[in-house]
Amino acid sequence: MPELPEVETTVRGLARYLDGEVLTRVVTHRADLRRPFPPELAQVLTGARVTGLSRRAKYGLIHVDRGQTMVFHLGMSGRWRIEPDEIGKHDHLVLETGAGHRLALCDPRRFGSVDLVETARLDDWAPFAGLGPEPLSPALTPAHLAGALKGRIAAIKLMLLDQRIVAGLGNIYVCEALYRARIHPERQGGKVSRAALERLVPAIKTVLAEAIEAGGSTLRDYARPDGELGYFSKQFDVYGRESEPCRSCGGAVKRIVQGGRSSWFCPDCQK
DNA sequence: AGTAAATCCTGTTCGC
DNA sequence: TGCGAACAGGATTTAC
Repeated sequence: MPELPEVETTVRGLARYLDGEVLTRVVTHRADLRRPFPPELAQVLTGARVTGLSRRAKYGLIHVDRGQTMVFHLGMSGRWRIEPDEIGKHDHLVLETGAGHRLALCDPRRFGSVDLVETARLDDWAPFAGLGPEPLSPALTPAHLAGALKGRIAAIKLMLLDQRIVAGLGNIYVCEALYRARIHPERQGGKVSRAALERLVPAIKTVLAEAIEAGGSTLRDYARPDGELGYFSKQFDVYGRESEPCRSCGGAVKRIVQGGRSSWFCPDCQK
């Protein structure tokens, strides 16, 4: 499940193969993922030089020297494969570089997306226009969250998944951050105390930073030996640990469903 | 306006 | 052993 740290790790890994390189071949093996591929994708990218890569929320950005940026989203099963031995049925987009590298965007469930956006207008691009602050930037503060949550009755867990409030958090790291901040996932957004928000903001930043660090260290150069980018092992405190002991109090971690997806938390530590 | 639910996908896991 | 149900879940749309 690629969330912000996995996308960041993927982008850093891709940069080693793409930054400064010319794209010599761009091939799509189907017409769409979640959305249609841009019809002009291959034409615009072929022969272009990559001028840099970056990330916004859970989107990866590949900037080229024609004033265009290829924006990809990994959905929930997307990954880039470096030098794949063979192109499989889920390798929907394949890039080749002047240095002779081949990269494949593989996405079995096809929840991902690929778009082409004018670089100068990225901030105005509809999917980006309404995004909240980057969680690792100074713009994410307790005051920002207090303003966004004020008067809201929706559960804090669901509000943190809202990309308009904070951009880039997904189910895993919301569960982990709420655990660290000792906030119950079902607490109404507007009823989270200022003191709790003061714990939550650093909890979000550290849990993400640690995950990025884990990706960089466990993957070594951000790629697994088999060439897959973006997935790494990380020890979680609560995510996926139903009935297992809380690392703080020893009580059983509980799983509930909110908004149709699982939340894990410690009912004793999180209030 | 805010909230909740449905939708899209397929590979994996689980229960009977 | 085999089959179907449940599950994973981000972003978007629809409904209330």
